[in-house]
Amino acid sequence: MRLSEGVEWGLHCAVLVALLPPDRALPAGRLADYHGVPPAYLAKHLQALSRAQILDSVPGPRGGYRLARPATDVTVLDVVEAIDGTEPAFRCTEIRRQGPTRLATREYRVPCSIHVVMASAEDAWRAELRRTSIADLVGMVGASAPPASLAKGLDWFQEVLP
Amino acid sequence: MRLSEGVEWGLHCAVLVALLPPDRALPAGRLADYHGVPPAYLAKHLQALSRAQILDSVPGPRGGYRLARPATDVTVLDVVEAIDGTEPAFRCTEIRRQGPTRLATREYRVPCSIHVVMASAEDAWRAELRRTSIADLVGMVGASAPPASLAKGLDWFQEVLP
DNA sequence: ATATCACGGATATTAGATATCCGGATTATC
DNA sequence: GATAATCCGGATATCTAATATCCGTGATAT
Ligand code: FES
Ligand code: FES
Repeated sequence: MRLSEGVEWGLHCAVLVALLPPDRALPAGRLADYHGVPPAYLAKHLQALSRAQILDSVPGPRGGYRLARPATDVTVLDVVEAIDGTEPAFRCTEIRRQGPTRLATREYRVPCSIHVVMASAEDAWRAELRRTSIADLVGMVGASAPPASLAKGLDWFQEVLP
Repeated sequence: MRLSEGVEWGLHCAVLVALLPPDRALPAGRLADYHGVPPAYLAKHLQALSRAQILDSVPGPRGGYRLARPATDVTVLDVVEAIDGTEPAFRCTEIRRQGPTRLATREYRVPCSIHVVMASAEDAWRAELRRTSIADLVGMVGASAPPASLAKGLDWFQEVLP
């Protein structure tokens, strides 16, 4: 069971754009530079975040991406689902209805308890991801990077923002 | 993010062998018949369950698979991890160390908070799966199949057990 | 007018999941 | 002891999803 590699990228990008000066945007190319990932592929994930209304996209010079909402209103789950999708990890194929002991369809109103357990585990996973917002991540001591790196990051904004 | 299809198979097989008469075993071929899945591929998953000491394998005539431990001691998580592996779904590539603001390695003693959040969500998922045992699944009303199907299942044992 | 940027479709590449087959080892039964 | 049933693991084939790139189009600040 693996999440898309883009989830790590998307979360780090969300934290970075949350630190932007007000009303500025960061182009996809700069975000790729900053994180050392393939620009064309990162662009795809950023478009997904834009479609999910997590990021705002601004075309043209001085354009790029910025947060579409206050960082307090964007949860980690929002970002994960925007990139990885909302399909459940456990795929129930109703295997219980196969084979020699199969019954009529109406007998299967009660959901399979295996299915129920797997679904509740995924609910717990999602609940945990919903507990943390991008703002929380930015506010954490050390956040996604040591304080010294954050300082460097702010310097870097001066360099790359036209 | 998807779990192997074999997880559903493995859990249903575990429930079925938990219902076997004492000291009997069910061959892989019968388990495949019962669930309507490809025999050769199910066999692979059963071997994984055997390696994980969740099932006992008995070679020869009247052989097959049975639970290696009391059903109360086998959790859903045990089965899931035996089949799907224990690799975390979220793969942190330490992306924070890339790019223009990279610092010396010693600066990264504090773990990335994004990584921490993702890991705790997976812990919550595992904790939920650990709460339910195969015995619990068997004992649930309806279990993985309606009661009428369980009755048919017991009849079916008479047919297929030599 | 021009340069910068997002967007989405088409496409290539790679890795992993799914699936099958077979030869060798084990053991109950006759 | 011969036979048949069964598990085991390796080799291999196939299919699907993830990863990755490219390019034409449209928007917009300067
Ligand atoms: S039938 Fe799908 S999990 Fe039981
Ligand atoms: S560096 Fe991997 S999640 Fe932050």
